[in-house]
Amino acid sequence: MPEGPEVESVRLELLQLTSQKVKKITLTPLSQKYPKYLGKEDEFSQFRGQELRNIHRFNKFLIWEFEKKPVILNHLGMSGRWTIVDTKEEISTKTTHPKVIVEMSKPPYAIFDDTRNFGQFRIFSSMEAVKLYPPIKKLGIDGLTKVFPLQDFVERIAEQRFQNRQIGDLLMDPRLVAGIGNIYKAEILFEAKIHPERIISTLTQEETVFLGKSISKILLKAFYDKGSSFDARYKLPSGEGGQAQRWHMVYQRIDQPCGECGSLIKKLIQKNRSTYFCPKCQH
DNA sequence: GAAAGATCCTGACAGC
DNA sequence: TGCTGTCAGGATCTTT
Repeated sequence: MPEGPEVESVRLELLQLTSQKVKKITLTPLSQKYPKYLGKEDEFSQFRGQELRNIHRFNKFLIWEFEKKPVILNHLGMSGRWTIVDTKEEISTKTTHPKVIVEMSKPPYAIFDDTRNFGQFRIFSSMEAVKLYPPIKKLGIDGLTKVFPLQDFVERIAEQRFQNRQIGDLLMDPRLVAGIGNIYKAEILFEAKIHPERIISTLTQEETVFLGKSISKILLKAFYDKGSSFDARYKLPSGEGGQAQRWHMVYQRIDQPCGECGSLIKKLIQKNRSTYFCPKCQH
């Protein structure tokens, strides 16, 4: 499942496409019935001949920037995956639900494969327009920043609007910290030794600071391991998988012994999402 | 405006 | 073997 570290790892591999000109961007017939794939053939034709300048990441969104104004917003959803192939023939053998085909002036091709159709691929008039898009405009701190702004985090989490939230729920809210999904939420709370149902207003200053440090530590560690691959669903464009799942302490480890105290890992449902935790280590 | 809950969607897996 | 039900989860929409 692509969270911040996975999306950033994908972005770095896709950067190999930059400095090339676009030959063609095609939304396949498979994408047509899903409203988050917006744009007709003639709209994507405006990118022909344009150089791909950069690919940015805001939270889990990828923004493709070209030499002229329109940009493309892309979200991997829960099963979206970019695959780099050298020949058109490989599209059918290496993908199962291809939604978008990006052809550059020379191979390789980049194919966006989205099994569960939660992904997004649409045109925005400009980078400024993307920054005004509410899910991006309202983003909080980027959790993958190399020097995590701890003081900013402490001030933000103290805002009145967050005080009655449960920490397991709030960590998934990108208005506080962007880039955290369900997997790393559980790992961050284990690292910080905080129970997922703790109410924000009950956190001590010391716990809040340690939580901020834990967010940064877990997200960067996951990024350096290129994310978590539990199965074939998350892979990098090169086909390589991530390695972060090797050090998970609680996620999907229900009824297995805690690596620190030996107690059995428990699961609870919070806002319709599974949360894993150690009942002894986390308070 | 904020919070909570529902919805989208398909593949994997468990249970019968 | 084959069918049915459950689960997974990020963003977004609807309801409260």
